[in-house]
Amino acid sequence: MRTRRETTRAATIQEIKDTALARMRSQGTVDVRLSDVARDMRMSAPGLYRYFDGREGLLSALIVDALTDLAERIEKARDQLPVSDPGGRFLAVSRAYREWALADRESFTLVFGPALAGFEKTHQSHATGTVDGPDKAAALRAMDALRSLARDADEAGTRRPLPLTHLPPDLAAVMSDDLLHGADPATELAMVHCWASLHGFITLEVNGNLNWHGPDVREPMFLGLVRLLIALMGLPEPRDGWPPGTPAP
Amino acid sequence: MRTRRETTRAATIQEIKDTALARMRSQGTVDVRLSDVARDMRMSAPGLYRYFDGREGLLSALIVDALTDLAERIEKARDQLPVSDPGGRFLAVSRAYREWALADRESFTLVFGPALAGFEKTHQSHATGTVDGPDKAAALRAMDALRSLARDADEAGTRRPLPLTHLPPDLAAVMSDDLLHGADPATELAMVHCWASLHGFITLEVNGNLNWHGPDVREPMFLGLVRLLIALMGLPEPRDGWPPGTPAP
DNA sequence: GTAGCATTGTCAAGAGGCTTAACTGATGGA
DNA sequence: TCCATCAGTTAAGCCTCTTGACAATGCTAC
Repeated sequence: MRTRRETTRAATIQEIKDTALARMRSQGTVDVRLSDVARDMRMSAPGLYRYFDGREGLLSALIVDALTDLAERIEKARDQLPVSDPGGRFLAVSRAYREWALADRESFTLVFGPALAGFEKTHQSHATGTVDGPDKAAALRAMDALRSLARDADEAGTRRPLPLTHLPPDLAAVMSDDLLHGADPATELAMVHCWASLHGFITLEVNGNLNWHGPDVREPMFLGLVRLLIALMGLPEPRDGWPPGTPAP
Repeated sequence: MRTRRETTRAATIQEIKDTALARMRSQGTVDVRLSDVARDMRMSAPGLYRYFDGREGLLSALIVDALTDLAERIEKARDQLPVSDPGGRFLAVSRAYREWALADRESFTLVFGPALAGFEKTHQSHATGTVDGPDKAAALRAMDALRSLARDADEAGTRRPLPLTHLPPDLAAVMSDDLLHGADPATELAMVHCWASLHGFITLEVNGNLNWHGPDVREPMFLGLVRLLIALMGLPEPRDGWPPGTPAP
């Protein structure tokens, strides 16, 4: 049971975060001024120090929130389809990632953008024990999600041999085993391709660099990209058919 | 003939830019303080205003420089191979892009990163007449480069039909003709894929998100990605063979 | 050679941001 | 009811960007 004080405190913390995000959204920049957040809340700037360790603390909290939200959405999207439909899962994860990024561009920039002024975007990574940034944590998580999809499909025997004619013959020799997490080099390469393509498309779109095509064009373009990546990974097509929602013939 | 004053002025301007870039490099952030640049040059901060219109003016100049440098490198790399070798040209352009980004990460971030605080990254675009940022100019330029490669190959008849089974059937209807620049929808889609994949890989690499593989692994990975994209575009393989430098069998 | 102008740079100062310290009023548990 | 804790304020220090006034230097034209 939370005391009344804890409740109001949590509410204030949330209000500060929301105000900061709203300000980022309105000014189109992720570099928000603490004093502006305070002003928007009709509060004095030093008051915020009761809740966050200054500007850096606030930004850090926003990044953690964003990362948690992203992970939750992706896992939720994935788990709505059975393990036996890895293609559908891949599609669902890809769309969840894109939709999160487009709906919350500021959070996307916070997590994946370059380091901000006066804010060292590094943390003690729980997983690896090394000093890492949240963007690296997110990248690791994304790769792990892809790896698990491939592994599930392999175990079920639904993954066709990869049509990778472009694998450098000496790649296996140069990749150290402990970084493959059990995947073979060709699969690992394919997964890096997937991650780079998805992330690249979404980054360009979030930054407005694909704006010469309207949203109703970028949507099928993205789906086309995903379909290609599914083929590249050797996953079966989504059960739902293609385009998504249309039952397969 | 430049007067002595013009010469020293140009030298000072260059020194300021170099100092700013060096500071970005050393502090790992693109958000440089004007006063720090001045301090590094043993100069007072207001003195910089004789050369640039404040912080924003300096950053703007750095972005323009970066954009010019990138375009020059890419064109130079492309023109070292004949038009009749579009695959080789694609590879050369891709490598030039990556090498520029890795060698000058700060400039890459300046051009493609999110908008900086207090710096509205928009300009009157010379080409389109609309208000655009330098990142969009760079994106447009990159797409144009890809388009020209495809067109050259088409004219020479060396481009094989695309293996695009993933083209949404209604995509053509939804794409307005004036945005295709003469390309068919399938080709346009393939080019967006290429651009997204290349840019995504390089963005992840520049931001250190692929660091679990060493540089000697990322290099062949990148080449593998390029090779796949060449196939996707339907371009012939580079004349030099594969891996690059190895004569084709 | 020198007078005069343009250029370069410094110092002083204002505005505004982040942050700490000291202080006041309110809350809520004992 | 008492009082420790919390929430929030003002004041102040330090830093930044930026402008304006002023000094020094260099160039140029007579």
